[in-house]
Amino acid sequence: MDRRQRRTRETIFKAFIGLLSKKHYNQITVNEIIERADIGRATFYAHFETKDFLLKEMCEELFCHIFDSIDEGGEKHRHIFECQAPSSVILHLLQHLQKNDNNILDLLACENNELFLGYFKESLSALIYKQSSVFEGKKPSIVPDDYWYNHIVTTLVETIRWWIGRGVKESPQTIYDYFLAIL
Amino acid sequence: MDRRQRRTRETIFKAFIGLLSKKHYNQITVNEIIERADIGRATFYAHFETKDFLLKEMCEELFCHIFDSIDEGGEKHRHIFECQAPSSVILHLLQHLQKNDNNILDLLACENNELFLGYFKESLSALIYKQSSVFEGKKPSIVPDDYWYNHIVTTLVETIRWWIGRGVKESPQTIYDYFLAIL
DNA sequence: ATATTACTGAATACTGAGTTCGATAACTCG
DNA sequence: CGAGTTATCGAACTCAGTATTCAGTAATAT
Repeated sequence: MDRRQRRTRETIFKAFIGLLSKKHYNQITVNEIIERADIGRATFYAHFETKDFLLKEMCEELFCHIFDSIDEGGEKHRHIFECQAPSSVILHLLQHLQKNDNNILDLLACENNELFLGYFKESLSALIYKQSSVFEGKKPSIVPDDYWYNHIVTTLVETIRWWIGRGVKESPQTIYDYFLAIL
Repeated sequence: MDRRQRRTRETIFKAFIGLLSKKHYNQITVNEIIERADIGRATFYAHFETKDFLLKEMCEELFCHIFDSIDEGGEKHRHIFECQAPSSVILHLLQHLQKNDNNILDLLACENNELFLGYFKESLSALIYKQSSVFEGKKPSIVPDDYWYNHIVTTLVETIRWWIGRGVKESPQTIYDYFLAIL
């Protein structure tokens, strides 16, 4: 890909993330984005069909970067497993979040946008599915499987939001312990 | 209040609810609302400053109708307690939801709007607070109070959403049992 | 060195929000 | 019932933001 294209794309993402951490998605205009990114109007639309697509593509890049490669022996970036390989992938995810790669924290922190959260939840869902064996023993016998499954994902998302919402003070291990404790 | 005002207000609410159950809040235009409600443009703005206020006021009416009066011996509508007074207020709420008063179900069902959910959660929060003693014994000792509290509210909201999302097939008692089981 | 491709920026059409106002109909209260 | 008030109507208007177009210019690849 052309270097200019990459640069512009990155610049737009950066400007967008910066704005997202300050105001609600709905209140961000394309004008603000292109002004902050300091690019021409036509350029923006050459990259992204609409503002919604911008968010979508950004989320995909962000989450793909963190979550992907969990599947079968991927080559490229298995980075989530490469580090000191803690027993739990979830714990590892928490450690990544704490480092605030790509300002994901800023995005998750504020009320901001259900859209972003939706993508996040989707990715987490896949992650939990892979880890389902960990929680098998905790499931109360009377509740249906999909209810239980949904509960785990929701609880993880809300746990992370709670953690971030009060400044990421606790260690990933502590948060992971909380998470396991209430399940 | 003038009968005309009441009628118009109701008509707007109905049109709005109808649209909300079909499309996302952000995608609903004032034009659609007034067309569906079959009222003049100026009339809409005579009632509601903006679309956001419409949502806000609608939620207030809806939830006030169900949740309010929990406080000290209110006079007017203590209806949530008047019926056959089940041991749990939450169970009672579930029974009310099942009846689908004012089409609340339609609103909670679809992905729709985090705004509506936000108001719902707020109201539930107050409800849970009043019932906190019920869950006291279940709290794992290591987790902080506010984390635990947040978890109960979130779980209740998500339980209701799960219930509605698959057609409100189970009885309120069953749902309440599920809810208690996973906590 | 040249052909290709991306960026610029200004002009433009379009959509939806919210306002204004005079005319008309519906309501309230004495 | 009648006078005065208030709600509604509908069309025209301003304003802001979206999305497109296009000719000119700069960066890039090979």
